[in-house]
Amino acid sequence: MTTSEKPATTGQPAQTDDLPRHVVSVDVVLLTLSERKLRVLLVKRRARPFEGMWSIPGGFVRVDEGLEEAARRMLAENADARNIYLEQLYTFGETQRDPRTRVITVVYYALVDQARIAVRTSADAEETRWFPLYDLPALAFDHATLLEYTLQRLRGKLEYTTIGFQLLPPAFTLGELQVVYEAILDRKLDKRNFRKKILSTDILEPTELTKMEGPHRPARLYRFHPGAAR
Amino acid sequence: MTTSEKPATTGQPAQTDDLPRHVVSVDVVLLTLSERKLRVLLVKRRARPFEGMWSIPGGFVRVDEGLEEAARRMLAENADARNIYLEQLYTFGETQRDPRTRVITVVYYALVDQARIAVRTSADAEETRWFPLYDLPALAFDHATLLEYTLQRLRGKLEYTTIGFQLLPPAFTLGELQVVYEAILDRKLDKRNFRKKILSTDILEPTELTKMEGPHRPARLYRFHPGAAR
DNA sequence: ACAAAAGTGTTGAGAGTACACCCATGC
DNA sequence: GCATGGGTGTACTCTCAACACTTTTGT
Repeated sequence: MTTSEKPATTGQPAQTDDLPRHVVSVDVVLLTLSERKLRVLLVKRRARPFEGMWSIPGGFVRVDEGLEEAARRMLAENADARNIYLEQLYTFGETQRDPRTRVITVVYYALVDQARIAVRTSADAEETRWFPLYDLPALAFDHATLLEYTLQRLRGKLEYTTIGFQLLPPAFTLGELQVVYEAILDRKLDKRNFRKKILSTDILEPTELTKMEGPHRPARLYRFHPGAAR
Repeated sequence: MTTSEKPATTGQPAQTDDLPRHVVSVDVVLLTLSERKLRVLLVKRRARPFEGMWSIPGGFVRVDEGLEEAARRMLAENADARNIYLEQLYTFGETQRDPRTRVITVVYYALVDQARIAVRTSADAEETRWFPLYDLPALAFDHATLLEYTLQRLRGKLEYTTIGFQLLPPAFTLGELQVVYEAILDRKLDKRNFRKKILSTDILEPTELTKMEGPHRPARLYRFHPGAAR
């Protein structure tokens, strides 16, 4: 349930132009995997507050724009890629978070195969770069907390969903999948146990292909099983 | 991380009065347990849209009010109770959800011991009542979906947190705790296995007291262990 | 005495963990 | 031929599920 239509509110009908109104922003934690490390996309702020500091990309939600739609716009402003996995994380709405004015921020996180994405530096950033998630610069606002929370969610979902696959291309080797799990959990896993567990779930099916790269035995490529629960 | 200060947004500084602004509401799913059943507090709408239908209590967030603060205000408007467990669930922000105007709704859920709460019918409700979660009337907006999602979250957290304790008084019997788990999971549990599992976690400590009610052996009262992880 | 919930152990199955060697390839 | 990741099985431990009878009380 990453997305939904849905409710609204009770309360007196009230003329809609009497209602209190808020500035709403969306931030997107974009994660990928390269060189065996989880990495997050950060932008160097050109504007105040926190000018010159690294932060998670985000922006204001437009009047006629859904939240997920806004999140995808943020993604598009900072990178080129289609059909990125995107999930809402949490909404921060304390009154004093932003020195300029009261802002409510809805945070999303996104996962993408590094081969499918090219970053771009948007107009309001001085620079845009991938940083290893376990080796970050100082971050604006409390974006560090936010990344911790993202990681927590990701680790939780890794166990009972197929979310980890979002960091890989459609066909991949079991070794590559293991690297994904190890990067997210930040610990080594036993190769035999990992394979046994993954294969026992029947969510993968072997292809006829193998991947040959480097001086070693070619690895079988697997793909996500077309009819898999979870 | 139910609460937090936190971030805001990137993007050009922009004059803050140029920024797009949104109506934001907060809905609160309030759950309790009585007569061995999970129950949710619903209000019969006096106003349009969905006039006369049952819905989850909610209201508009004020300009200088935090989101959790707003959620507690909604609680206070419909019931009397202090220190209720409250957690953010999800934010719905599609553009066409409310026929009146575009509304972004942040949904919270809350758990309370039935003995600690008295409901009240607020000014904009025709009636306010507890309904068994597994036996609901037709609901306004897509509040039915929302309750399903709440239940999903609750079931998930039940396994690895002590969230279930929020539905009980400070001291309770193992039988009462088992009723909580059975109500949330909607299935019978084995008494011996349940006790073994709960006691093996060391999150409970026995008190010197017992609870005597009804024609049967008195049950020992337990309380939440002062120094417990999770 | 009887009705009602409290309280208490053992067994079997399945899941998770630890652990070491041969295979196929590129250079 | 050697360096590199691919690929495979077994034994032990621990957790989870199934299952029935005695105890203490109120009426």
